[in-house]
Amino acid sequence: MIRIVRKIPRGHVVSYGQVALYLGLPRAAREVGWTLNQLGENTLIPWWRVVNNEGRISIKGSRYSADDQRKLLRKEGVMVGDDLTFDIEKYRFIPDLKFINDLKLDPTYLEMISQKVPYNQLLPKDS
DNA sequence: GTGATGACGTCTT
DNA sequence: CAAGACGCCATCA
Repeated sequence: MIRIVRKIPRGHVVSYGQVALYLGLPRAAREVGWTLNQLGENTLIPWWRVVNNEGRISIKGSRYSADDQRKLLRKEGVMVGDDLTFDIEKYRFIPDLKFINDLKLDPTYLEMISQKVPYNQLLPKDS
């Protein structure tokens, strides 16, 4: 789980559900959030690049505020509006083949989730 | 062991 | 389109 979040390139975001998908647990979005909450001050993990699936910053009960997260995202070029929302499809991290292969997931499952979140053969744009 | 809770998502009204 | 139900799974009381 941590492994996945750490691979999100600068300037890109993923949804909680998306991370859950890559974990092989399609509906375990809550678990992702819970785990991130336990990270605490471990800044090695780019937790701020994880948002909900509607392009809205959703952060409750954490030591960090939604404002902190917005600040971090903006610093990376993600234009988050005052209402804490933004166009997630514009910034969504689309994994490459290597990323997908490293997940070692069942091919049938991959087929299934690729319809939801496609993956590129090219490396994701990392600026 | 049982029930409640949470940085969520999806499907159904 | 909005609101609610249900699913998820790791903790915790």
